[in-house]
Amino acid sequence: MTRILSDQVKDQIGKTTHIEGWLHKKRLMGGLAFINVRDRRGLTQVVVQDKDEVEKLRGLQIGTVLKVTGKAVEEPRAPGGAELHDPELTVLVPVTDEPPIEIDKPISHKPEHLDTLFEQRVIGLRNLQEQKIFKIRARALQAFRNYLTENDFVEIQTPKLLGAAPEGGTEVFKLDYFGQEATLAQSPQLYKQIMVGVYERVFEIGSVFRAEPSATTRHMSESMMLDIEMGFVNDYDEVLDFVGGTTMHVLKELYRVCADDLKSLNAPELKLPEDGKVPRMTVDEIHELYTKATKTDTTKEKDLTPDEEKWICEYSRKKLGSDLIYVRDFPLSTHKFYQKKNDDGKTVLSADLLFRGVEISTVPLRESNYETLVQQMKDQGIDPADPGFKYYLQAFKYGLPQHGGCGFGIDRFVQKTIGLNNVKEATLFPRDINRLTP
RNA sequence: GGGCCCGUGGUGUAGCUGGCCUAACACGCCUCCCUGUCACGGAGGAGAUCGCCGGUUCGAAUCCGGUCGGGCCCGCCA
Repeated sequence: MTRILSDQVKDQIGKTTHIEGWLHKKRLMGGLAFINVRDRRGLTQVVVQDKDEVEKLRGLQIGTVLKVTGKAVEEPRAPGGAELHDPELTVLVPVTDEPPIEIDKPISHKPEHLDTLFEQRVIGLRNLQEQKIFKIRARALQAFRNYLTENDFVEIQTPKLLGAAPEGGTEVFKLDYFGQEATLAQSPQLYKQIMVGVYERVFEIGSVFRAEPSATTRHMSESMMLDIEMGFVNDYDEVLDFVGGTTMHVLKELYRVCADDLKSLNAPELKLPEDGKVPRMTVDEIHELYTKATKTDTTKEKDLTPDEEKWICEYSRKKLGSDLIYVRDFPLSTHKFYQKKNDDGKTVLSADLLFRGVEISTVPLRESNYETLVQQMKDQGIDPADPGFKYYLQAFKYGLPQHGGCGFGIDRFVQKTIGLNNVKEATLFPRDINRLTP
């Protein structure tokens, strides 16, 4: 007799069958007991009448691993319309310690409870609501992979252990590498550009490490990025169109495939532009609108303030019917050496993709001309001969077409898709300035 | 790094203008009762020196200082 899963009980009516899983809940009512057994598909209700069988559970806690052999019975009063009767219970792994938190009802995600949420993550993730979050995350990654692969992108993996950070680098984690200093990659930026010279179109899903001491609801020291890079693009807009189109495709897919889970997690209704094009506004336009609307002058800010990001997203949802909006044409003061400058000499050809209040992606066109790139490095105090850059530059010296792409924050994307308050809630085992375990 | 806030059984809270606190309530746990529960119900019980250190006071969960831990916002953010 092979093991069946919780959602198959209803297909076994009248037959004796067996399930295996974790004791999820017990309700003892004298001569009758109901227990719920959890497996990878969900819960099965088991009705136990035999006192000796009920007695087997004495002293055993939620989490006990059980095998239950019983008769599948159609029962409208049971969740799912079917349940197991006259069971024989076998305790596969007894659990006698009381769980540190209760998992049979939704776990609090209030900010003041997040520490408990993460401290008890090992057990808490068994909660059905928590499971939904990470199933949605898995679906999102699957949807990105499928879409990009269908569009002729090759998935790559680049090293996360890098040499010492060159001058001009930002905060990185340093570690000992057989006696020399190494750093953890805070972006696959240079490698994915190199790989454009090989496959034209590449993407990578992987961890990045940031050592900035940020303590906010949108930062972690380790996060999951989707990096996309595509060669032979005609212009900036082509890159924006592709990344915007990919994001909309994945969102639609998620809202279709995970409709029930998103609903039960109270995810916001999805609003995407009817013409299939993510709306675009310049940084200056947003500063002006925001300053006018809130009487707070931001026209001297180079980037959008966090409050502006929230504000323009609300504006976009209400006025433009879109949960996604591009903020484009950043001032030169934000320029990174590998980004292409606009011909007007005032802005950078880079846009931020905002989603429900936060930046989820930066989408620039790259500088692909070797001489210009070397000059831009020098302008920013970077030595092109540094080992950290010399190999990168080879890709340009030996032919790299005009290209662009994005770094796309998966954690934030999942967070905002579901409507969670903190990016860490969308991460299995978050890492931040105060947390390195579990 | 700056500002503001929080810290009470396993979990979530009340108490916190000092003494009725010998610390209360809900969930969970243990014992007993209960044959259709699904936040089951009922009776009883165990479990906290109130983050830690020091101070003020006749007296501190409560006031003060320090310290540790946590949260939120800002800054930072290839």
